[in-house]
Amino acid sequence: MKYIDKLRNSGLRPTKQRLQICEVLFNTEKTFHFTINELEQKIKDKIDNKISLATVYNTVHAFEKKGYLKQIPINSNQTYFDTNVTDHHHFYDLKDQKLIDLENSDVGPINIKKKINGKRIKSVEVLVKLED
Amino acid sequence: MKYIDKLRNSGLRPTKQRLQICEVLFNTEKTFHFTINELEQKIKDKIDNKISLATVYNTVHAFEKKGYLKQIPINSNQTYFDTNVTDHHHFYDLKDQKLIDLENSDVGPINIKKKINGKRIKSVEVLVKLED
DNA sequence: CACTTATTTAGAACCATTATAAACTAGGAC
DNA sequence: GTCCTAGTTTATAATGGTTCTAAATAAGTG
Ligand SMILES: [Mn+2]
Ligand SMILES: [Mn+2]
Ligand SMILES: [Zn+2]
Ligand SMILES: [Zn+2]
Repeated sequence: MKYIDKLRNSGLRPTKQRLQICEVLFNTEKTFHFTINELEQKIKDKIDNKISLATVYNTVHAFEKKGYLKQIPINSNQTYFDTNVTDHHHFYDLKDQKLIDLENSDVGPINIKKKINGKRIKSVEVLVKLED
Repeated sequence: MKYIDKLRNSGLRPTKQRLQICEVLFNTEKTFHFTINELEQKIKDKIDNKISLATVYNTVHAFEKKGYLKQIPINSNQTYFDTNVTDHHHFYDLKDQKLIDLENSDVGPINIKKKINGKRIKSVEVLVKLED
């Protein structure tokens, strides 16, 4: 299977649950954004056995730590994750509470002129809030 | 008092609690970032009477709705607010979990080329994550 | 196989935030 | 001033996403 090596190479044992979550997360045409609840629902729809909520949380955090997922900073009571781990930006539709990808070419280069002593820039993320 | 009119003009009754919270939030040289817990502590330090936690939440949300505060999107278990309601961006120091203002001149103009049908851009916020 | 360590799991705990509903208060009418 | 009403405060409970716990299970290794 195509995810076994990916997991092994990251030091994660390729368990049945992790491989199934990989299928849901990564075996798609397009990348997508999700909350844990939405992911849980997707898992229920796609697989027959049950995966406990704790495992879903554990797996998402493990994948995030390995760089296979990233968190998107947003004001919501739920944490949003992204299967698109490339550097990119987001629209956030305030009414629908939906995220939409912005390519870097949609935003243009961002040049941070200020420097903080002893700190390095890890990421630069733009959030564009949308209203009707 | 200088905050009575501000509150009245917003349709908020100038209660003792709200005026005291105004003093803590707005009667300062510099603007600042805070969580509800940090604000609660500041209130305790500055005033003698007690203000209930529910009132702190109510007031912060009322002030946010009136545009006297804004929320900062960030991945944290606590919500961060800003007394600087002008358009500006942020550094986020991942180690210290502290926000630092970036002026617009520190970032340069951001031109969002993509359009979403029927939606208007409400805000454009840049979050620059810092590591050591 | 035996053994060790990682993982899964159900359920409890945590904790920031929101809801409740009763007491209180500001402001307007008179 | 009193009376009235809508707005506000308050202690406390409820909510709900997330994390923790500790026991059961599974993976990897020899
Ligand atoms: Mn979530
Ligand atoms: Mn908070
Ligand atoms: Zn994205
Ligand atoms: Zn700020």
